[in-house]
Amino acid sequence: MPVVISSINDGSISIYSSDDEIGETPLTDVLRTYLTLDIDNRNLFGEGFIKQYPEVAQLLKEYSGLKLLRQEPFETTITFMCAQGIGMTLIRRQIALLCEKFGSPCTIEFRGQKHRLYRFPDAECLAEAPLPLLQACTNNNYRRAVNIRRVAGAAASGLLDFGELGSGELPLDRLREQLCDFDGIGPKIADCIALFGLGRFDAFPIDTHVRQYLAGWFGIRRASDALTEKNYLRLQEEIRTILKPELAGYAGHLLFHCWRRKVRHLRTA
DNA sequence: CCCCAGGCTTTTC
DNA sequence: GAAAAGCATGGG
Repeated sequence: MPVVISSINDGSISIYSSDDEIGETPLTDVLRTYLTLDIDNRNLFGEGFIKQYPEVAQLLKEYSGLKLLRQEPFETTITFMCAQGIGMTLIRRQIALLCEKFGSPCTIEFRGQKHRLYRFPDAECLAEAPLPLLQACTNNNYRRAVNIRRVAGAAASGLLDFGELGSGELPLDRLREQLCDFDGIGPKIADCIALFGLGRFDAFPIDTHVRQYLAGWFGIRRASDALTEKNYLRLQEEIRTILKPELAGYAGHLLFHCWRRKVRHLRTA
């Protein structure tokens, strides 16, 4: 999949075309893929869902245009490795620092003003990153820096092959197993990589917010229990009886944002 | 000083 | 095997 885009900040997205990267693929096709325009948002929730949870469906109307992106797998992997037991503000700070310290710079002009931006670093660069500098980008978390460097090395050497993982031929559980082989990647982050980076819209990551709406909206009792591996899998089973299994993760993304903003009143999207 | 944040790893049963 | 405890770091 050709990826020529990026730079997502606070809900806005900047798009740059680069002919040598696009090749013969028309830009419209690239955007269609990246923005998942092939997914019809009107088809995410079935009639049964709307009938059974009318109040949730009402809240969701505001989010009917929210798209989940097919993001670049390596970038997705590293960014979600930065997102464990930590708030959104700090997650964004880490990503910004990683880009500034290790990404290649580029300057764009927008409405007469020049902006200095940094691309997300490639695997080779992060694999060779000096540990103290990398740690400074990962919220001073030494372990996270080590884990990220190791994953970057695997991606650079081909030991971790996103082309293979993203081919769509691996069953979801096998895919998760391979990702979880790396320190710093557990079930939740593996599901996030599958969902956001590998286009596996059936993957349904369960984090603290998802647990809250599983309990609050759908009355799932087990969502309040400890999130052991068994319970995690059981909750995934359960949500697949409520959401369309093949689109559970995509639909969950809308539920996630809707819960955070409409119920929790959190400012950060 | 408490609890929380888009969990994971190690220890213990 | 699976559940409980430990872990790391900054913000509110």
